[in-house]
Amino acid sequence: MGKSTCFAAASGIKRGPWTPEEDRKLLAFIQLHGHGSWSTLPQKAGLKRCGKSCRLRWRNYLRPDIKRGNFSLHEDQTIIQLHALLGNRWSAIAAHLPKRTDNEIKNYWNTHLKKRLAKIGFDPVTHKPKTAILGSANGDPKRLSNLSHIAQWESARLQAEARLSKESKLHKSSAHQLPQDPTASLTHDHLHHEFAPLVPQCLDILRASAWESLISMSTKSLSSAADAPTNHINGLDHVSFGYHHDVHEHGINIISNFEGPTSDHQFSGMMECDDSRAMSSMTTGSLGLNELIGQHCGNECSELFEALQQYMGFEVEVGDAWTSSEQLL
DNA sequence: AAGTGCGGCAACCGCAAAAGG
DNA sequence: ACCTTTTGCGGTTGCCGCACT
Repeated sequence: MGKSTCFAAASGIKRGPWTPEEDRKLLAFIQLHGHGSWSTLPQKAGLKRCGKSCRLRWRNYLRPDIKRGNFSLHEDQTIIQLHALLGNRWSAIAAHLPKRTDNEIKNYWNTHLKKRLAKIGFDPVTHKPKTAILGSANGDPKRLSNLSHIAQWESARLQAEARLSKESKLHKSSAHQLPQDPTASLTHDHLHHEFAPLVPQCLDILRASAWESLISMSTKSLSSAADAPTNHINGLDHVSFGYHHDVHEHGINIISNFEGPTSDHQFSGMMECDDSRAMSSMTTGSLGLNELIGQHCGNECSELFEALQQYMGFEVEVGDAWTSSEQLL
């Protein structure tokens, strides 16, 4: 467009709020003929508006598949999480919130969520705690522990970004080699691409990455505890901790394996999380994960798990030591 | 009751990328 | 390859309604 062909020039072109009559005309025309070329639509539809204005009105207001009204808690969390990952890429964020427009999300962020984050001490741009908080840690173990959680989260976020970028490149290069066989094209990736707005792929990546960091940290804690000569973790001379995660359309399955010197310390866990956020469970062989971590690592790992889960919006039902995480906001 | 300030949101603006000739 | 047109996007503006004085 370069210089605006519609807002700048044009005498006789109406601007400002749309009247119900104009809405009716635009809606009727599009329902009958589709929008076609926006630049010629106003004339055909009998509107004294520019095409750009018509397009905007349709996209942000008249489209039948638009949900209006209050944002749910889950939508709030999704926006915050995606904003941490994507920044002000409103259209990309909107792609993960069915029936919400980028404009609506942008407005909602600027008028509500940004303020809420600021209120609880987070910089809404970086999603990091305000410098005042950082500066005041001063060796306080509790605060330093919180900072460690934050750093861990940031690491997870950066990993997710890198992975997202990598996946995107792979996706582009593989798009050139799509099979010609129409049935063969119905792969998971293809579906992901084809129905992107319905499948919050980057959330999966985000979550997977966070869990990856989480598991990795707990492994380190276990190992460091095991290495410390005066602090054998309840007599464990050897521990190993492995996991496998499987990202799918509805969330992520995590299967973890912890191996101690005896079979008593073996367990496997499975966790499923979906985007309706609530479902989460873990089963173990002989020990609950929370018991295991709590028993051998102290509270620090539990805090890490809890902090991450709060941030990710998961709800946990893993026994007594962990209570259901309240939502961030 | 009138004036003022503020928040929320629809609409505008201008730039960049994509598409078309 | 280049130019023009169209579309998409994100930042910003300005109107409207509500709360407060």
